[in-house]
Amino acid sequence: MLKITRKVEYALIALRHMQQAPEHSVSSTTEIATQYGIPQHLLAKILQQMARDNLIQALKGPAGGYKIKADLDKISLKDFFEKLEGPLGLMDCYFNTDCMQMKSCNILTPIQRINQNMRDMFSKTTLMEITQ
Amino acid sequence: MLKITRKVEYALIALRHMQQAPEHSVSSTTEIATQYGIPQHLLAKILQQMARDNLIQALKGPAGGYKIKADLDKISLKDFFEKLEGPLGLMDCYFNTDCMQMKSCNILTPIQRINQNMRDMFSKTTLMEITQ
DNA sequence: ATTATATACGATTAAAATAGTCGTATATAG
DNA sequence: CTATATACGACTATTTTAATCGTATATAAT
Repeated sequence: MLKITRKVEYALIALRHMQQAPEHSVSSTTEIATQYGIPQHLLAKILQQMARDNLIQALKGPAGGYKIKADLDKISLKDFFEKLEGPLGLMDCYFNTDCMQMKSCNILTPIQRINQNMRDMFSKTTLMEITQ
Repeated sequence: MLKITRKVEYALIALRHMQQAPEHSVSSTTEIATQYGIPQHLLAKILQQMARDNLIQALKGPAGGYKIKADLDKISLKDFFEKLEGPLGLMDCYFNTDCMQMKSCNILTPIQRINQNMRDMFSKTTLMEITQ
């Protein structure tokens, strides 16, 4: 429990790779996948999603690839996680109210407090701190 | 991702239930399971594990059940999570070194830092803060 | 002693979440 | 035109988590 997914992991690896590549150069899916041993098609899907989210910019065609588009200093880990994986919470009831045990649950309030702590923690770290 | 398991959730609910029960009284699995809508056999296994971990004390036989044994003020959420679910880390490589990508991984150091932040956060909260 | 009720625990199955694959379409540099 | 790269939905596999089942053991009450 309390793990990040490989999707997020691969996304971070790719971001850091691009961040450290020469200015204005592009990195292709194949290049990143082979260098870090990531399944190529899986990485492709992740990069496509990041492009849709405007984190990176795609360049099609031969010698194409991706480069960083967003200002990584302005994006928190929390926002990044939520872009890729949806709402961030220790339990579903943080954002989904259809839990049958909602009214009988005796730990709702304390858990929400811990949950807020976690969200705050990931809000304080920027993507740049991971990739630079 | 970054969710706690139902196991931990049920354990917390049960702990809080016992914590708020009258002094010296015991709470049975059935009592807790029915009150909060938790599958009884599943809760039983969880309570048994907590008994083995000396968090609670078991009393067999009719009118038996469990009551709190440990000092909840002295147990951090991190320790509690690790008792129930094993090592706490955002990625397996925090405690398991057999990742094939270990040497090529470019985010190991930054992730370890975030990971430490998370562990620190859960170290600062005690079980008592959840159950009281 | 017997019975009813409760914990103990390993084995198994079910469900859900995550990870990975495949096929096909589209864009574009050379 | 062709080779190479992204785009994207559908599908399958794997892993993790959740839940169930069967049987054994302890003990209070009768």
